[in-house]
Amino acid sequence: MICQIDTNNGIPIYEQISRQVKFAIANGSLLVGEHVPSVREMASSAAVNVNTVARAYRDLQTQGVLVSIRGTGLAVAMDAPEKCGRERLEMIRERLRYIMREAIQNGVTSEEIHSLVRSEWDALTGEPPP
Amino acid sequence: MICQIDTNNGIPIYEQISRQVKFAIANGSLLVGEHVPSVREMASSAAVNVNTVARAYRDLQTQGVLVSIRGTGLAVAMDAPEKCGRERLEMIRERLRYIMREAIQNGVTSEEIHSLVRSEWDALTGEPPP
DNA sequence: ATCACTGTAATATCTAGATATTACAGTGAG
DNA sequence: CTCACTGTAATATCTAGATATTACAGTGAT
Repeated sequence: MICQIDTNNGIPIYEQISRQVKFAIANGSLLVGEHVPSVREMASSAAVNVNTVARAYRDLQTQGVLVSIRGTGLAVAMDAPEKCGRERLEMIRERLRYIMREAIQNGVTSEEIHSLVRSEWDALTGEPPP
Repeated sequence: MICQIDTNNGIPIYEQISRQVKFAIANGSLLVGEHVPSVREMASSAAVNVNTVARAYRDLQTQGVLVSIRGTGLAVAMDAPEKCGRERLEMIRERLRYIMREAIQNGVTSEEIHSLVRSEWDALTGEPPP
């Protein structure tokens, strides 16, 4: 579990961490009951302050994604995978909608959008989409 | 020329203003030689401080999008529309790529992405895409 | 010349986010 | 018990972004 942090994209670091933990859970990279990296370990590997990680973990506890096991750390909650999976899809959908709204307002056509999606997918996967 | 400002999305206000001016130029809402709203007018209509607008306008001058006409204000530069048009498409492409990269990393399939694009387009335009 | 408008700039103040540092209580292994 | 690890928290400090306020020089119309 290693977090990729981008300090220049305007998204708070604690939120990037929180999001990536959720994605890892939705992913199956983190299983139910499994311990998340300790605040110090995560802070070190992400080149970030301990308090910042603590803030992200505190948020994740509030949201019921992580549960505290006193003295040993934080573990993935029972219903976290389902919750994170839903949230992940919703987030992607929301951002897609945001971009497309902006595109439409600026006269980009349906054809252009689909062409962009196709070409970007192609570039990223190396395989043409069906 | 009215700017829609979202103070909670992490993007600096001066950047939102700068971007929306560029989009308006790419759009044809602002024509070459036309004056952009004065800093005070824009600040008032967007419920934002004068300095913030000034910062955006200063950036736009640096990028060659606006030119200063002393004593009267700022006007759209000759080559601004072409420049802004290219930039707009590039921005949409970049953000689309970013989202899709994240989606791919999380096991979202090509089919799901295209389905999302289709349904969101449909929801936004009220018309099914070709 | 006067007046109302331009952009620009300096100042001080506020906030959120992040950092560095230190400290403390709970836990499990030895 | 001791030690090394957990999370948590308080403190002070730094930064970017934004604000409020004031000021100044250039311009055009009257």
